[in-house]
Amino acid sequence: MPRPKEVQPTAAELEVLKVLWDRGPSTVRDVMEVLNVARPRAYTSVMSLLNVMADKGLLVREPQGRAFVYRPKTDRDRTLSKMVGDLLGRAFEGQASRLVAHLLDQSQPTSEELAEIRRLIEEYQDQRGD
Amino acid sequence: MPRPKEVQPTAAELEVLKVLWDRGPSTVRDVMEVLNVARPRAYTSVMSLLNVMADKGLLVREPQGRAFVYRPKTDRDRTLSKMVGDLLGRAFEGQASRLVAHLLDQSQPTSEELAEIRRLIEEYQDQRGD
DNA sequence: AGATGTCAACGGTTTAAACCGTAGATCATC
DNA sequence: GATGATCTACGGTTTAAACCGTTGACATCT
Repeated sequence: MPRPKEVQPTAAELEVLKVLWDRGPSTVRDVMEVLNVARPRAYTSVMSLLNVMADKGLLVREPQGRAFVYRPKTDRDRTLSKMVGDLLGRAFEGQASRLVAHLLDQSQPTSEELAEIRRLIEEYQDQRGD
Repeated sequence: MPRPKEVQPTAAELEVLKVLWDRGPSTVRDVMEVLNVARPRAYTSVMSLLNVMADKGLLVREPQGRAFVYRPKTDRDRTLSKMVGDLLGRAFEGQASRLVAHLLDQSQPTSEELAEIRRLIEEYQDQRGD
């Protein structure tokens, strides 16, 4: 069996998605210009990436004028949640608390971050009626 | 440029690491037997995987009797923290609270899980003198 | 000693990912 | 109508990942 198809967006794909989430529907050139701030790539490289992503169903491709515009099939929140869920399942057997333990250990959150995290948890708990 | 070397352990590699963390130093056959409960693989497939991981520095390989035993170079906690840190950086620009928001959304934790999460945060906060 | 089994070594296959160059169509402008 | 710019389409390269078969060394059992 060969290398398995990547379930989650790869690093390069995630960068593309971020651009499209931030900017809205964009052409190859639009995306290329943003990506090239971090690291230069050829126009055709970005085009290939976008087309592969469209083939996979990550993006929707539609003609506009004489170019194509690409937009994410799935919104940011849903995509990021899936990525977190994937890590949670693969590495932590679904136990959220274990993930949080490593998150605290790793990210060394500021007091403000910590307060925000606590707020989120309370919010979630309230809203759930817990 | 070709596909970049995976920084974090791949899905298959993580399964191997879990076996070794659970069982301690093991031979190819040991690992194969555990992995094959979930899904059958040939002996040589597992051997290749282990040797590639050893070449990458994920595992240490040492002779024992006439076989080799393999053990993880890095312990479970450090490895999982790095994986969380990687996702945090790649997808959330380092903001832990955003990751937590998606974790709650995705994992639908039980009351017990939630309580445990709160406990971890308090513990972290106390220990930090916050 | 001969048969059996286990293991490492080696080489090989297939597919996905990431990247790029060139050719040809199309459009605006001079 | 020629020039130049822009974009798609097509084909190709390189590397990593995941997997497997075969061979030969060596040990064990009979």
